[in-house]
This record gives sequence, structure tokens and C-alpha cells, in this order.
Amino acid sequence: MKEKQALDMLGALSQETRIRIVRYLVGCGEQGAAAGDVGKQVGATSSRASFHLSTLEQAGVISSERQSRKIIYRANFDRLGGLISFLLDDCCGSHPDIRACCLGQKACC
Amino acid sequence: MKEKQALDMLGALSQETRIRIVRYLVGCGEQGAAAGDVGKQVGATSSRASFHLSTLEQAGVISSERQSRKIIYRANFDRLGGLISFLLDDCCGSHPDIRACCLGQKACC
DNA sequence: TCAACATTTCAAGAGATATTGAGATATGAA
DNA sequence: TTCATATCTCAATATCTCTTGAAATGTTGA
Repeated sequence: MKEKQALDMLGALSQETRIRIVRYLVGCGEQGAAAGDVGKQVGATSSRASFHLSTLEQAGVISSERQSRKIIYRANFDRLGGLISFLLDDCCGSHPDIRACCLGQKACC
Repeated sequence: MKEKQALDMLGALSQETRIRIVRYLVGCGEQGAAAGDVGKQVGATSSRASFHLSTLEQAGVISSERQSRKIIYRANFDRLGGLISFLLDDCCGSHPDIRACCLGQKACC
């Protein structure tokens, strides 16, 4: 993953409403969830949910597909994995402490 | 790691100058680097480097220690590992695709 | 003490981001 | 076609973020 892409994803994830959306959509798996459902889950008005969903989509964190009158959003699992790889390898140079810590081989904060 | 802490770290990392600082400081290891060095490495004026260093420190990504007239910054390896754990486990619910992808067991973006 | 060095702090301005409510668009059903 | 549903877009506002250059702080050595 390129730095620019990673920065966009990090920016998109650094917001309370949006990280909740991602957490919910990851939980929904391949099935995804409609914009309205997502909004209800995270306690956002329709326009606010729409704004954050499109921010996440632009950053590549999630993607959407219209299903009749609903729009279904899904987490982009590959991209999320790619971001974590970026942090682990490119940004953190595969530092052994970080890798150990994040793989549960070492206690951390 | 708590959500608030993770959001702060994600926000801090989602900026070009700052991610370069982190990459450089991770490379410096336990030894760390002085603010001036960091600024030169990332091509920032002293005040700009100072601003970004303090943003990163406030978010817990790095920490500082004065050594005579220099101030030495170091990456917080535990916190970085904690953030990656947060993304992997809490936020992404240990989803198998994401985990496989970020551990190099599966190709991704 | 004084000069230099290393870094931070401050104020101002430009630009990005988040929230709100109203209105527009698109789809499906009666 | 008309209505209800689902979602998005828009404009206004408030707030945060980044950059810059100047000035202040703290430290060391002559």
C-alpha cells in the first residue's frame, strides 16, 4: 500500500462516528448493511451517516452497492489488512517489539 | 487500548510530515533522535517540526526527554503495537481475512 | 555575564472537517 | 402517476488543523 492511500485511511478512521461504522460493518461481514441501518447503529442522522460513509468510501475503507432502494455498505477487508501491513512493515519497519506486541506475544497498553 | 487513545493515535498518524517522523524515529530505535535532526530529516522548519512532534507526543505515539540542550524523541513501541492490536482485534474483530492479509499469509493491496 | 545553540511558543491566516436541517434524487409499490 | 421509502446533496456555521515567521525559553561554554 502506498503512503498516500494509508494516510487517507488513517484520517478516515480517526473519527469516533467513523470507527464505529467500521466496527459495525466489519461485524456484518460480506453481507454488509444498508446506510440507514448503519446510521441507526451509530446514532447518526441520515445526512451525518451519509457524510461519514462517503468519507470512508472515498478513503477506500468501505465500498457500496445499490440494492433496489437501499445502498449496502461493506468493509473492505483487503484494504484494512493492507493498512495494518503498512503500519507494521512500512511505517514501523517490522520492528520486533511492535510485531510481538500486536500479535499478542507481548503485553502492551 | 481504549477507543479514545486509538483515535488520537490514528489522527496523529494521518499526516504526511508526522508519518515520516514516526518512520524515522522507529528506525532510530531506543536511541531516538533530537528534534533538530528529525526536522532536517523530514524537511520541516523548527517550529513546524516542533508542532508535529508535540502532536505526536500528546497522542502517545512518541515520547521525549531532555538531554542537555537537545530534546530527544523516541517512538513508543508499545503504544504502536497497541494501536495495531486495536485495529486488528477491537476494531476489526479479529476478522480472519484481515489477520491473514496483514500477516503476509494472503496478498492484499 | 554573554553569546550561540536547540527548541518551543505565540499570533495570524488559510484551509479542511463536522454538524445541522432543508431539500433533491432515485426506487418500488399501490 | 402518486406516494412512501431510502439516501444523498447543499448551504451555513462552528470548530479544528496546518503553516509561517517572529519572539521567548532554556542550556552550555567562553
